[in-house]
Amino acid sequence: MTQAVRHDSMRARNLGVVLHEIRRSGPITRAALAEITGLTKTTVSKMVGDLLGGGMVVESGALREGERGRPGTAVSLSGDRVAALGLEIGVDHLSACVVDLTLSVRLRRTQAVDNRSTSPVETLHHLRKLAHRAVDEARSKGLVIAGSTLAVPGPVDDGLLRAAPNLGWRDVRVGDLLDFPVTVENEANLAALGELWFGSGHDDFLHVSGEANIGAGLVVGGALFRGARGHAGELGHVIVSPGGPACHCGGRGCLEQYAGQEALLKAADVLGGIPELVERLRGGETTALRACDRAGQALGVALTSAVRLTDPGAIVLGGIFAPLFPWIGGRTRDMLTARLAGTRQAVPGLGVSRLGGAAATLGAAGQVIHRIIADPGAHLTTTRPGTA
Amino acid sequence: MTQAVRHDSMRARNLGVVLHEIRRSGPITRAALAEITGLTKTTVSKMVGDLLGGGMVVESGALREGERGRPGTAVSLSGDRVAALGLEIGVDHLSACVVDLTLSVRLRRTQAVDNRSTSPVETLHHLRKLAHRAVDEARSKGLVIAGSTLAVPGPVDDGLLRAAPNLGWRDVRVGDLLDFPVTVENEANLAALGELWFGSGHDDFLHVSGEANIGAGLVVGGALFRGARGHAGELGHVIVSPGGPACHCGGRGCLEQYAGQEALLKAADVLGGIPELVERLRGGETTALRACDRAGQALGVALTSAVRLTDPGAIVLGGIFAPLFPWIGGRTRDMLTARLAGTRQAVPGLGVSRLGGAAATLGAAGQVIHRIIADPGAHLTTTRPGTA
DNA sequence: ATGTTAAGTCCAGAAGATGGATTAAAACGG
DNA sequence: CCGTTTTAATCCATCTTCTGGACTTAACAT
Repeated sequence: MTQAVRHDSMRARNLGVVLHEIRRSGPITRAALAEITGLTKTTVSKMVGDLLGGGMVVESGALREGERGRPGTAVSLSGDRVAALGLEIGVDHLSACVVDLTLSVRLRRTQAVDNRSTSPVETLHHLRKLAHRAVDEARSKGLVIAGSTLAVPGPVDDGLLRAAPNLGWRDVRVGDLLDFPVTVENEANLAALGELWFGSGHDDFLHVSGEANIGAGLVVGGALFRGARGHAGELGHVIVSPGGPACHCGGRGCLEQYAGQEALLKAADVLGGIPELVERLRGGETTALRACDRAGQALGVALTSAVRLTDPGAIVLGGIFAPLFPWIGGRTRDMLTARLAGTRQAVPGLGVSRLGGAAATLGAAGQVIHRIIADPGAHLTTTRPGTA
Repeated sequence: MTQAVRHDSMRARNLGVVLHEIRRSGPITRAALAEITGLTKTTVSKMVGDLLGGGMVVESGALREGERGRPGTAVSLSGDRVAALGLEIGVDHLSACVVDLTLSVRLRRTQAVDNRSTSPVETLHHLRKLAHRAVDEARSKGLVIAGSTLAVPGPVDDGLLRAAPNLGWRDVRVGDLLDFPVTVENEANLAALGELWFGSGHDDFLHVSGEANIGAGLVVGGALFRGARGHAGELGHVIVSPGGPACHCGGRGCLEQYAGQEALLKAADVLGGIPELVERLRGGETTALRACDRAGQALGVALTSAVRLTDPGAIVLGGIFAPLFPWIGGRTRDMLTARLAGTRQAVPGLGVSRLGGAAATLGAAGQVIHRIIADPGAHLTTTRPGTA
């Protein structure tokens, strides 16, 4: 429900509005901030003062544009103090990254671990060590880690990883196995948010994160759409052909049976991984090309349904679909264009994510930063209790 | 963007919070309101006073539950003053309804008009007369119409009806043809909202409004999901079978080709309308039964995809699917259950709307009421300018 | 030099929420 | 049956936060 605005929450909210605007509009003077937010110069000045004190923004010198009057001193986000830790448990790797308030990636560590063969306790032991190393290194750069988020390959309910079929995990309360507070979230969702904050700059798009299974994250107006129970975006089990091959989900003809990593490699008759498939595609091998054609068509059908239902502004392909795009994208785009042409609905652009495998980890760190920017007051009071 | 909270908007917002809570928690004392909203008793008292003055709530006598102390005087929404007008242009009818603040339907008028054969100007002339009669009648009951919304059978962009294929209309600025301010909105969306406010009481569901074309409205957390451009919910053109019959949208095998009104009647070999089809189904006619089987299966396939993508809490069938439910629902439910069984995703309940054809008109009026409750301050100042 | 313009700060004041004291109305208990 | 307890609602002084105009500062124009 909409919460009541108390006096202090009004301040917190406005502080967030100001900081958000500083982020959005780059170096900007207090006067311009006042104009944009609708607050008075007085109020903005006081808030900027607090943010300066908390090390969240810096004055970046006079800003003059040949105008007549006194030049304003611009303020912008500071990347020197506040930072966030993003973590990811993948099927065959662990990774961590540290991102500062300006969303600059300050450090990144990846470690190959085959998590299919290890228990949650063991995996999380490795992750803990990785995280500690990252935090120490960030600290040596003068950064303070304000929080962390962990990306996991499966649906999450309130901190509980419900099922990660590719890890063989079920109902693991992942956060409790670490010795620092962490938010746990679905990898597909975080990859979409990674694309939002570190990617092409769209505000409305459907991000397809084809890893071992095909997930999708829908971003509308800069916010993630989660559905009623948080399980939205299961693009992999959208039905492409109702009479198609049986799927482990109980259905038949799910997208995953045509364009999932496993199905694709099998159809292409490739025993290795995606890199080998790409190799063969480059070599023009017919079986491989035909498998990608089929996958591209199936993806087009599934995305057509997705567009009808969710009306995304654009479509961004990530995960395995990024390297395969040259051999898949054409079919997919043709399918979409043909099937959406007859209505007034605009055909969303189809593109590739440039983030590669880092999308989810970046999204995880970005989520922490995003929360701080939305409510800087909380961060100011928790980190500087004696300064009020 | 999140807007800055100025001093006056804080008051407006809290007034909305209080009124919302009065609506949600029925007759409730000021003390309980203070506890729930987190505001102080003083603040709540003052606000309730203003709302009483504006005729939006009434004191409904002492509320005593055998407790020890002084009994509180409960306040609840008043249905005696503020009301809203809901309008609808259908393919073969116009309708209007008046709903008061308590969401009680105070009056309803429907008029059969074949809008396929008339121009927008002509149709809206009829609608205007219908609306005026409704407003007059409401006024004679002491009600004040605070606003109106109009449901139209097609996608709307910012007041512009983009296309209504079943009316043969295109790019009509509907609101300008009436002599009172009106919000224009897609019929499928409003039907979903009608179901939300006047229906079964769910807060998360997908409402399927099968009229001439099949639309769907997704409600999540009590709010309508519109997608990036407001065209989400086109369930009728979700692909059921990629090689199926061609559809006017440019695709093949869209749901509408199996379960749309036209396709269904044709497959059942019925020349009349849905009532005749129901008649034949009751008589056990094989062609009709088989057509419904096929439609039910197709609907199940499309809904499976929709569930995967949007994770609705429940599914509510409205429009033509309500009367046909006994012959369609079983197949649809089987399909959903079978195809969702293998994952942890809960199977959403499948039910029928009890609102019949009135859903969209009710939703239209409800939207106005909902806005007033969210921001009663605006209404109080516009209707009682001298009382501040 | 002097005027003009705009940025940023200062300060009195208004709007609105807060918290404790007070009054009001019921139930309980001897 | 009357005092005690308990809770509701209001009153009032206070506090917080934003507001709006006055003031100071810094650059450019003439």
